[in-house]
Amino acid sequence: MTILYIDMDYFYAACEELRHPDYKGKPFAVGSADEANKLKGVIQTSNYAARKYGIKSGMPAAMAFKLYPNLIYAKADEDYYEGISKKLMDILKSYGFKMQQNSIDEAALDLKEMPYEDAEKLGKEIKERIEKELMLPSTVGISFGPVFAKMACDAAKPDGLLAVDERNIMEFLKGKPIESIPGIGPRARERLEALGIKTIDELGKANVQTLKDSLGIFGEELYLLAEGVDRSKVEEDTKTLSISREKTLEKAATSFDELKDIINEMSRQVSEDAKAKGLLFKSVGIKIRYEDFTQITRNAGLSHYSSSWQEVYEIAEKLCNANLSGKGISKIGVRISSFMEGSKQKRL
DNA sequence: CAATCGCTTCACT
DNA sequence: CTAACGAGTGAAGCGATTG
Repeated sequence: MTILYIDMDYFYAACEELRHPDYKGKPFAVGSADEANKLKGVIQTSNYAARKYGIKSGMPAAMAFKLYPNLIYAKADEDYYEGISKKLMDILKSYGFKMQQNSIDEAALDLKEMPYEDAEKLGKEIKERIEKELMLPSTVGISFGPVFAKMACDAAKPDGLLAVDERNIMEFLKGKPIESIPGIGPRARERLEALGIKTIDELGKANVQTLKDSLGIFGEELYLLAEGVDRSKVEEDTKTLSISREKTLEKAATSFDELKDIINEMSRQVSEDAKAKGLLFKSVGIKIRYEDFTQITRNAGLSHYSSSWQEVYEIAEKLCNANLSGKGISKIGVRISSFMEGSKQKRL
């Protein structure tokens, strides 16, 4: 099995550089909050000029501005990136291989038994096409499994191409920190460190049962990866499981009245997204974060599949009203799920 | 007892 | 180097419920 993994370099920031060429080369970051509240949000992506100063994804924007006060900032414009993503995916699909899109800017192609030499040639070709047609940089990883292909891709960033085959996988994994394995975030890392595991080599020497006890089935998967075994597969039709919108409020709310405009808007947005994807939903939920940062989610199933935003709004209202404790609400979210494929509808 | 539901946790960007 | 910080989106995991 030969898997080609492609991931765009600093995607959101690169998209912004397309329409703001003057940002290029200067420290620049895309964040979650709008310009006026930029210090309250987090950094979603930064360009490499900003990374030199230690500014990276997930970092609080306030920290980023401390590191580099003249940082150029823009709020994430998901619709714009989505449009570029669609063109990217069309390019990738055009080769006719089984493909799994993993995020707005990442996908894996199953090249079956293609020899690595040919895969590398194809990878270069794809990179060049993206560069030419979208004017964006990307990185390609090639390996015998999707996880290793992604890791090769990560290691080759930016603007790189790296192939790792069965013969050099152990060498490739050696000494790498555990969080370089996709799916290991702060929590899993903490748990592994509690077992004295910091690197992939150490993971490979660990006791499988201990890993299972700490991380469940994922623990076993990790052990195999550390041994150079990648059992994952490219799955073409990954279905949407939920669509949501959430927003941190300017000032905490204590009554539904203060929430109704934003819930109205989010109800329209999620049902519009569902419509665009040709999905009918059978479940509506809300998320509330109170001022003390505790968070709850509440869900209500419908008796039928729906596409109506009014229905989303009505149920969200009910769920909200049932959860107005005295505490102020600092974030509110709306979500729909339990989808069924309906008729696809285009909207203008 | 498996499928589904509701909710929380986690990993990204 | 790590932790703290703290927005938005979506999937995974898990215990409870139900047919």
